[in-house]
Amino acid sequence: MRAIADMIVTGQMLPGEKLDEVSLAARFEVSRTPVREALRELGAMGLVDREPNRSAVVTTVTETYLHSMFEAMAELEAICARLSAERMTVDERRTLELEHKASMRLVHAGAEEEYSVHNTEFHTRLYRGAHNDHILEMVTQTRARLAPFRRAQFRLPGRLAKSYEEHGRIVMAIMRADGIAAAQAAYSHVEMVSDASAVFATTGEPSARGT
Amino acid sequence: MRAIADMIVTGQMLPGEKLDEVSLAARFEVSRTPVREALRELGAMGLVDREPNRSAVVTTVTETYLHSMFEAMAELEAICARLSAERMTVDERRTLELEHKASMRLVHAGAEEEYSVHNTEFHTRLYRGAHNDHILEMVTQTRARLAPFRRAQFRLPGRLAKSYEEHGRIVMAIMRADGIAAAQAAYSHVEMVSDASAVFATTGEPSARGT
DNA sequence: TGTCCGAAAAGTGCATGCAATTTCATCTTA
DNA sequence: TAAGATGAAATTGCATGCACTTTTCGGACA
Repeated sequence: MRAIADMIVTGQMLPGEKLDEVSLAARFEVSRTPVREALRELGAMGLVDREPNRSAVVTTVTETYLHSMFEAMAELEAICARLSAERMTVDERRTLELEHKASMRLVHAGAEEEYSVHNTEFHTRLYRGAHNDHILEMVTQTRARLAPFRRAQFRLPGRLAKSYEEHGRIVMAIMRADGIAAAQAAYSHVEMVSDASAVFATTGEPSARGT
Repeated sequence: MRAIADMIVTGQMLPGEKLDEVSLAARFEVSRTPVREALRELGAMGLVDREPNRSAVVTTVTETYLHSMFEAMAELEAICARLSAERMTVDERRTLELEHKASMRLVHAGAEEEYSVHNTEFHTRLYRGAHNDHILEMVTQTRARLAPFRRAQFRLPGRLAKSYEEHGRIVMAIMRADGIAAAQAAYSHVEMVSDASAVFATTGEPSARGT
């Protein structure tokens, strides 16, 4: 299950590609049963589309739906940032700031991979800081579905430094418990990522990439 | 699958209750396989909790998690109201207002059931008016998970009129394209529903209700 | 009497087989 | 040549069986 999800999220499977049960079963050397169950789960998560008596296909994200996900992401991150500014404990605030400052090293070194890991942690800290488990779930799931479209964002020249600067704005707002400012900073940060990712979201029509 | 989901959403299955595959299979006169797959799906949707080699159980919603869902609901509805104020077409606005005014009749008649249907439609219109499919999905799913806790909200005396009045505030803000006001009105509306529902959310410890 | 241990019962995880549906290639016909 | 019909191959949906894990219940022992 995790393995199939990863194949989709990491982009090894392209949108529109068929996921037939026997091939997957052979691939992972299990029977069809666990594969079927995994596909059901992925269907419920929105990663694959399923229709009765039809093979599951990797969900084709239309341009407009992709846009709606990025917009939703921006709204959710804004909420998390606002609530974090209002609710984070002293410990959470301190850690957020420390980790942020520590990441400056990665920016100077141009360590894209490592910064990407740090970036994920940074955002996760924001989600947790909101102290709302349901929002945490929604934002996590949305993030997972956006992952394939955001993969190479830090390859764009100057993106690392820009990201760091935007994170800084969010951190500052949270430190002074300014929810409004934190929300605004987070919203525009995601907008930037959205724009940066749009460059890579030129996957064309899914049918053209089919098996 | 739908049948099992309904049993949970309509409250025939209480939180913490075990859903063992053989019983369910016998109940619906199918084999374990489709039951298993349905349970996986419900698990992904958050309606049941699953652990390896353990029976699925109806998700126990803790007090704090329930609160987090209502808070998330308020945030989501606020977003939808704001976006609706900004984006609804003339037609959508007109329909929203007309349907709202038509529902006054139900309030005066004290038609709880009918008003409940109207209420669902009203909110759905708001979700659609935001013109964002992903937010629509999230809010729909959250609403489904809250359904068991909101069932009897209109039984509280005076709740119908209050709901109508709050809807009116949202409609007015949307008609003048005032996103901020619409968001505020929607947020406090859901807060009211949350309070009203809290009365019914006294389901006690789940283990006490087990099979 | 209470606790610990072990065996039986119950339940889940997965493999396999068969029926039903879809898909695809080939042949027919206008 | 193109469109439609037809049958075989491929694929999904579901049932069943077996291995392994968890749970339960009875008895031994302190």
